[in-house]
Amino acid sequence: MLDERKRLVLRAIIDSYIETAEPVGSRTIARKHDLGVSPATIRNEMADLEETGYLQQPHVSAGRVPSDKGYRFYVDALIEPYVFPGVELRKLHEEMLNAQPSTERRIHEAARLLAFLTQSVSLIVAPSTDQLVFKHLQLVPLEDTGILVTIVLHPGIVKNRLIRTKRDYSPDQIFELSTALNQKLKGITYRELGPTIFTEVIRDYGEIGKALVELILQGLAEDKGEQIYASGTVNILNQPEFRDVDRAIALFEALEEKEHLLSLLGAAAKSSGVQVAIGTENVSAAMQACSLVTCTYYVGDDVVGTIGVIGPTRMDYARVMAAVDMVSHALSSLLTEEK
Amino acid sequence: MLDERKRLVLRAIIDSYIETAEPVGSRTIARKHDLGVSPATIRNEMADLEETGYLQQPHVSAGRVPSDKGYRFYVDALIEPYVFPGVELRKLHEEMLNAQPSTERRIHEAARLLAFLTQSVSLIVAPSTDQLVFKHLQLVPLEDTGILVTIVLHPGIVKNRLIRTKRDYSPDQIFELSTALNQKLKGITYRELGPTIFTEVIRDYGEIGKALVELILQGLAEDKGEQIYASGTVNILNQPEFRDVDRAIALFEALEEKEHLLSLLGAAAKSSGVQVAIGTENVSAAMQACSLVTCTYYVGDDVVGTIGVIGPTRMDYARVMAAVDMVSHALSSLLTEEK
DNA sequence: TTTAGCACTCACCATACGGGAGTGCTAACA
DNA sequence: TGTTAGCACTCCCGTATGGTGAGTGCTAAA
Repeated sequence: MLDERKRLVLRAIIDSYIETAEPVGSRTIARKHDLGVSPATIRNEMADLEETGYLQQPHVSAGRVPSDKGYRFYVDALIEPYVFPGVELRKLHEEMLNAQPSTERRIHEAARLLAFLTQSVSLIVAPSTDQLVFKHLQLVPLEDTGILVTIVLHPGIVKNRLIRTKRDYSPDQIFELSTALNQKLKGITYRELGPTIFTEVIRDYGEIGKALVELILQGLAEDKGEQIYASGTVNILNQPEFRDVDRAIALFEALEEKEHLLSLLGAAAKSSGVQVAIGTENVSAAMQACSLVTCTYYVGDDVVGTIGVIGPTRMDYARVMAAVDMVSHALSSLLTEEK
Repeated sequence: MLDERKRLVLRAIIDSYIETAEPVGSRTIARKHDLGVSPATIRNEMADLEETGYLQQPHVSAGRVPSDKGYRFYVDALIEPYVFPGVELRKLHEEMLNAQPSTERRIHEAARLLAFLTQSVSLIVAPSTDQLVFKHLQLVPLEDTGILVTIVLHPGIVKNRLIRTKRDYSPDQIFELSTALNQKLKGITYRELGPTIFTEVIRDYGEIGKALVELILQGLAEDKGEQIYASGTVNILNQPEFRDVDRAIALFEALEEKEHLLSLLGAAAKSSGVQVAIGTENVSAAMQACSLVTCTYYVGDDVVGTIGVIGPTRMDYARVMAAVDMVSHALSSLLTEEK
């Protein structure tokens, strides 16, 4: 394990590198942080740290740069908790609440806030429909052959689907079915609604019920998948590591691959608290130079989604972790309060 | 006016510059396009074209580059209609229809297709709620004090709003009001619904009606504004004129200013057909090096929105204009068919 | 174990220089 | 009068060159 002074040196180097994005030399450390030793001593420590894999040297006459292993140690053992000056949980909470009239928009707003706080790219996995609790289902017959299916899910999420039927149903039939379905579904999640529930409905409403229920199920299935949004993608270009346009393009393209991002964030969903994946800990090729900080959010006690931030491995971990933590808490309390 | 040969030279230069993004010299023109004259003659023509403002010279020993005036003449008088190989209106139409289950998503899909066809940034102004015709309004009482307002507008656009009331209304009251409001609103646009319509409702339903109607109106007002989406913004970075990251950032930021974009596209909405605004014809500072190609789209005979493409002034106008035209037609027919 | 001293490395910057693409001008030619 | 060949001139750009400075590793002394 690293002794006290090595830790101090490592932390000083990483702090400095995070701030300046320039390789850090022994002189700089000796000058800025008052360790009470000469540059030569620090050089020796740095050589040791390099040998044990915590630091790297871009070329022989440059300073040192943290390795992924170095960042890992920094995050696990050296980092000091960060407190955002003047930003409170309550404020965030209110900002989301006021800015936007619907739950979905508020989730987007959370992503926007997170991107703003971190000046990085934020990601947010929206609650996947199939683990939320039905609050209401309503079928509305329209004038033509259309039927509007409206579903309200627990934290105030509303989904609509226009479906077309070939057969002509009377408004009364539809309303009756609507009430029956609503009774069946209320209080359970999409995932729980097995075929048994519907066989009951079909038994009671015959062919008509069956045909409609099938259409509804089909409609629901189409957008029950998880959805992921990115916000603040432009911020990438302000990072010195992405001044090279080709690199930036590669990352932008990786961010378009929604499924891939989902699996990245999905990995984090299993653990609780703020998770950090550093550099090559991510499998994705375009993200080897990036780190990902994630945290799950809740409705009540149920995990319903994940938020995260992507930035260069040289990100301000303390700040980003604090931001992710805050926003996930604010979002959770917002969603939980929502009736 | 320009004589025939000057036109040929100008067109050759612009075509070449659009393709290569390099200043065009007299030799290149003489070699590629067989004008039957020597480079020296072309040089004379080029000098004339520069003097009359159609061309510019980055520096004395470079070739010529088109000026905004040159592009304008090119677009108005020289351009040849472009036909996309293997892309048909029908195909686009179907692609939008199949890809997405809701009208709003299909409009997004139109933007995506346009960005893909042009490899540029596409913009789309979604139909503003207040000029669309109400098809249905439904109030649904939820278990708690909430009421779900669902509105279906003519081309299949569905809006929801959860509102909370302090008073307790019985489900019957709400349904009754729902039916009454629906009767009043059906077939008219938001813009047309003056206070008179609601005074009738208020007269018939008293205080309860009044309070609810006010809440509904307020809810509607909040998202009646026009919305604008950009798609394919990453494509900017592939343009040689935006290899410079700072320029790219400036443009990205301009693209975030929704109101500003709206006013830009709004200007086009007054004329019919494909409109082109070249370089400094746009007032916006960050877009002086860009051109904007726009076209309105319809529901039936009513203009409901605008689509457009933003790219460097050195864009392939023929191709972009063709794409904008095609997509706007496909979108119009899609929305018009939608019952 | 720490530190001063020193030779060495190498990215970075400024300068210089030659090649090449392109121009404008002039004079001859149809 | 319009066209063209020839030519001198301009200026960007890529490459080579050398100096500077930041930073290192090693050695020897404290």
